[in-house]
Order: sequence, then structure tokens, then C-alpha cells
Amino acid sequence: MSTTATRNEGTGRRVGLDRDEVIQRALDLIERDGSEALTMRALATELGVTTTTIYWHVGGREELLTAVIELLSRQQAEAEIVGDDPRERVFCIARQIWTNAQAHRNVTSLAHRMGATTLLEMPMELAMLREFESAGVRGAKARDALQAVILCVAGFLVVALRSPASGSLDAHSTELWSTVEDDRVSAATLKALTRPSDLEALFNTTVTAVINQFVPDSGTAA
Amino acid sequence: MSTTATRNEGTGRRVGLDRDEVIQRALDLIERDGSEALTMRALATELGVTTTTIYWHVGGREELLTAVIELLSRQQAEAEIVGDDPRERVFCIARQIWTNAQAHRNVTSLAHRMGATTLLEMPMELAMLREFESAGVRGAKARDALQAVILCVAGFLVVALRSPASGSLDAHSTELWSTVEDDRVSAATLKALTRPSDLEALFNTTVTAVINQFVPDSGTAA
DNA sequence: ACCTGAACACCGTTCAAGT
DNA sequence: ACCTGAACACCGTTCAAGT
Repeated sequence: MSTTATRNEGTGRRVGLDRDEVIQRALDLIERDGSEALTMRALATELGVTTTTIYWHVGGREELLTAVIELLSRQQAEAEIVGDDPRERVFCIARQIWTNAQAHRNVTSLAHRMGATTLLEMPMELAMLREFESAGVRGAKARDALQAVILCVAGFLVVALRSPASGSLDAHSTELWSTVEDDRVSAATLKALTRPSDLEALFNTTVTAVINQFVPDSGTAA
Repeated sequence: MSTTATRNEGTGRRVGLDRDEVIQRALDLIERDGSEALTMRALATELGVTTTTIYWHVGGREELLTAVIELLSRQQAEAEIVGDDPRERVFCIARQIWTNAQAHRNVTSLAHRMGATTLLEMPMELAMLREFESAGVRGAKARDALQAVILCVAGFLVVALRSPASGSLDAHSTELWSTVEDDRVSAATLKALTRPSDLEALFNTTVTAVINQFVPDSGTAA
């Protein structure tokens, strides 16, 4: 992408690589081929360099992955927040997290597996806090409201990110349910379970319910 | 644990191992040392056997892990469901999932990372469906209600399971927030963020809100 | 049927050495 | 300061061979 890789300013550099470029290429590689495809050797080959060079620039694999997540966190443009009242605006931000996650599935699910979701979504969580403040929700109440909404969104991401991502395991809900029989559950319900939910609609309903629980229904912001 | 390992009935067996015991020991090892500690070689050593024996009995690593999750799924005793109306009973089941997950952190977070949550929680999800039925919620509505509640619980598990599990990454929320400054967020809120939420209380509030959204407030079951 | 031994192709990481 | 080459200790998996 950037042409800085082949720059050689007459210094002792042979490749002209810097830390930022290593991380950016790592991000690209993960988005393209998944996070398991990012081995130190594969990334080195991609950069036209030896494995040890990566260690010199950014450190080991754990540091590299953390840096990738931080990079994406900064790149996720904080889109404009629309909505007439705090409830709507909080919902708008929740949808942005949801949308961003689907646009960057591989890094998002990586962050998820690493327990670094907060690191990735920090800017959007901060935006959400500002809305809570303007709705008069602050202190421990704001913290809990944030946790609840983020938790709920995270739950949706768990489901949304696993479907076409790791096709190896056939333990996906719809296939599992097709083998179940139970005389205390109607046939209509069991049949419905074999078809996927409309996650979009379900997201709206559920997240709205949680937001309404924590954000008061004030018409105008303070 | 079971003494079947040293049994040798005069057949050609040298060790007397069977598939179930391999899987049980794998489960024990994961619960004790974490899922990363379960290597084929480590498990083989634990069993007093060669690596290849595991392949003969249960197959590769993926199959082994799936079998472990299925085993725990069967072992999670379906405790008694208490509550006067469907809403309360659904909440009771949600709490059981929550409790079981914390009692078996390592396997649960493994199932989570594998996208096999449904496989693990199937019996409890089925119990929840029965409550929906008795509340008159069936078909696609029951499926969506199940999804919403499970999703929400899954979100809580994401947070609850990452704290003392993988101590390697310091990207935990509380530490991250301690460095943040923002003039549009009050000091009280920022300070609250550096202290962990009461997940127990938050679970009750949030899950109840979601359940109420999908299960009608009927006093008595049909 | 059940299990071993040796081997293969990977992996992350380190360390001395080069310019 | 920046990068290479060789090596180490791991890993999952396979395959022929033993009883």
C-alpha cells in the first residue's frame, strides 16, 4: 500500500521498515486471511524480511496483536452521531460498534478472543459515556449503563462473528437444533430454530430494551 | 479417578484405555490448567500413554475439544427450575447458565472461543424454550426470545470469564479507563469506571429487562 | 483391536553475528 | 540502528510397525 517500504535514504537501512508499517501489514493480513494466518514467518515473508526483524520492531506475537487492535481502534472513524434524544444517540453508537465489527470481522473476533474488546471500542464507549452524561446518568450509574449496553452488543457480536468465520466447527445453532425433539416444545418452535434469526431486527429490539432500562426518557438533553 | 485405567482383562490391551476416559481426563486437565495447557503430548503423559493413542481413540485436537464440551454439557446437572411465573423461571435458567459457566470457567471460555456455546448450553436452552411455550411464546417468536436472552447472558460471560483467566493481557477495562481524560465526561463517571461493576446486580437488571421484553406478563402458566 | 516409535512440517522465540 | 542465519524447544499429525 504505502511506498515507504522501498525507501532507502542512504542510511544503514537495508529495507527501510518501521514499526507502523509492520503493524499495518499485520492488520491487512489478518483482515484478508484471518488471525490464524498471521504467523511471524508469514508476516515476515509478506514484508520481504526475516522473522527476527519483526521482533526487533514490535516485539513478540502478543505485542504485535495488541498493536494491531490499537491501530484499528484509531482507524475506526468516529462517525457522526445522530438522534433527537440521548436514547436515540446511544442506540446510534451501539449500531456503529455493531457495524464496525462486521466490517472488520477478523480483527474484531481476534480482539474478542484476546479479551481486548474495550481496547478496540474505547472511542465509541467514550462517545456513549458523553451521551449518558447529557442524560443526567453519571458516576457508577453511567458505568453500569455502559457495561450493560456494551455487554449486550458483545453478545450479538459473538453470534454474528462466528457463522461464516470458522467454518470448521459444525456446532452452529441451526444445525444443532435440527436434531432435537422434545414433547414439551411445539413443532413450530423447533422448526423455527432451524432457521437463523433476523439478527438486525433482534439487535434493535434487544439493545433498545437495555438502553431504555438505563437511560431515562428525557425529551431534550441538558 | 476411575480405576478402569489399570484394568487389563487379559485381552490384547496394554493400558485398558477407552474413549470416555480420554475425554474425561482432557476435561479435568483443562479445568485445572486452562485450555492452552491441553496439548496432545501433555494429555498423553497424563494418561501414561503415547500421543498417537489419543488419535486412535478420539481423533485430532478439534474432535477432542468438541467431545470435551459435549461431556460437560451432559454433566451440567439440570438443576430444579424455581419461580412462580414464566418470567421468573426463564430468569432462573439464565442464572443457571451464568452459574455453571463460572463453575467451569476454562471449558466455558474454550467453548466460547470455538463458537460452540450452543453445544455446551443446549440442555438449558431447551429448558428455556419449554418456559416460553408455557407462556404462549412459540415459533419464530420463541426462537428470537431464546436468542436474545442467550445473547445477553453470553455478553456477561465474555466479561466475567476474561478477568482472572488470562492474566497476560492488561487490556482490562478498569486499567484502560484510568488513563482517559475527557472534558465532556464528569470526573465522577471517569472515577467510577476505574472500579469494576457489580456484575451480579447488573446481570439481574439487564437480563430481566430483556426477558420482560419478550415474555408477556401472564400471572399463571397455561 | 489397541498401542508404540520415529518422522514430518510447522510454530514462537532467542542470540550471536553482520553492516 | 537495523537486519540476517542458525538454532532451540515446542506443537499437531501421520504412518508403518508391533502385539
